[in-house]
Amino acid sequence: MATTTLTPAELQILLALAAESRHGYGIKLDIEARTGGTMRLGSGTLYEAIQRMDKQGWLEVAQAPGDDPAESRRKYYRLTSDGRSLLERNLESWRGIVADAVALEVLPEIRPA
Amino acid sequence: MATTTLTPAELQILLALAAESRHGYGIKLDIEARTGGTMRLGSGTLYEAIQRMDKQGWLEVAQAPGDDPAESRRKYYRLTSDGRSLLERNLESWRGIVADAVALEVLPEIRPA
DNA sequence: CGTTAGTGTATCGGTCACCGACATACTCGG
DNA sequence: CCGAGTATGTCGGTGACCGATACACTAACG
Repeated sequence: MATTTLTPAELQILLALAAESRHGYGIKLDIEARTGGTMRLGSGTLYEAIQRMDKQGWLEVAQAPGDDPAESRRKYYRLTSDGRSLLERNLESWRGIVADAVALEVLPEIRPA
Repeated sequence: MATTTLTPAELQILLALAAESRHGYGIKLDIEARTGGTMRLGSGTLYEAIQRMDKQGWLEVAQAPGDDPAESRRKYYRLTSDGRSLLERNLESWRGIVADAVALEVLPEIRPA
C-alpha cells in the first residue's frame, strides 16, 4: 500500500516520457533541457535505471516514430499505465511537500499576476 | 555552482527543523506526522544523515528548550543559514518539477475554491 | 582523407545513502 | 516488575549513482 518512492533520477526519466516516447539519449537531453542543466544523468545511471524500470513494468520498448534509417541504433521507450500512475502519485507527494514548505514559510507563496 | 541535490530523506530532515529545533526522534515523528505516515525513516538513515549533515554544516547542535530533566538524553538540532538556503533551493527546484508536470498534463492544476 | 566532436547504447568498479536488526538505557503505566 | 514507548547509536547488506571505459556510427572541417 505504501506508494513506491521514486529516486529523483527515476522520476525525471518517467517525466521525460510523459509527453512522448523517447530513446535513452533523448531522455538525457530532455532532462537537461527541462531542468536548465541542473540535473545531468551519467550514462550509468541512465541506462541502468531504464533497464530496472523496464523490469518493473513502469516503461516499455516502443517502436521508433518514422522510418528514418538514422533511428536504427536508437531504442525508444514509452510509459506504461503503471508507470504513469506511479509518477502521478510521486508528483502529488512532492506537491504536498512543497505546500508544507510554503505553510512553514520556508518558501514564499507564488503571487499571481 | 550546481546546487547540491538533497536526498528525499535529507530534505525531510531539514524541513522538520525549519519551524523549530528538534531532537532526532522528534524529527522522525514530525516527518511521519507531516507525510501522513507515508515516509518513515529507519534509525540508521536518521542518525547517519544527521551526523553527515552536521559535518556539512547544514544543521548544528542546539540547546534543549526548557530545563526539563527528561530532556537529558535528547540532542537538539537547528538549521544553519547554509542549511536553510540549501533547503530553499531544493524546494524551489521541486516546485519547478511539479509545475512542469502540470504543464505536461501529468498532474491536474489545483482548482482554487 | 583523416581527425574530431557529437550521437547512441552499454558495462564495470567504487562510493555512499538507505535499511532493518541489534545494542543500550531510561521512563511510565498497568 | 514488565512491557511499551522514548532516545541515540552502530553494523552489515543492498542497491542507486557516478565517471571511466568501450564500441560504433555520422557529420563537419581543414
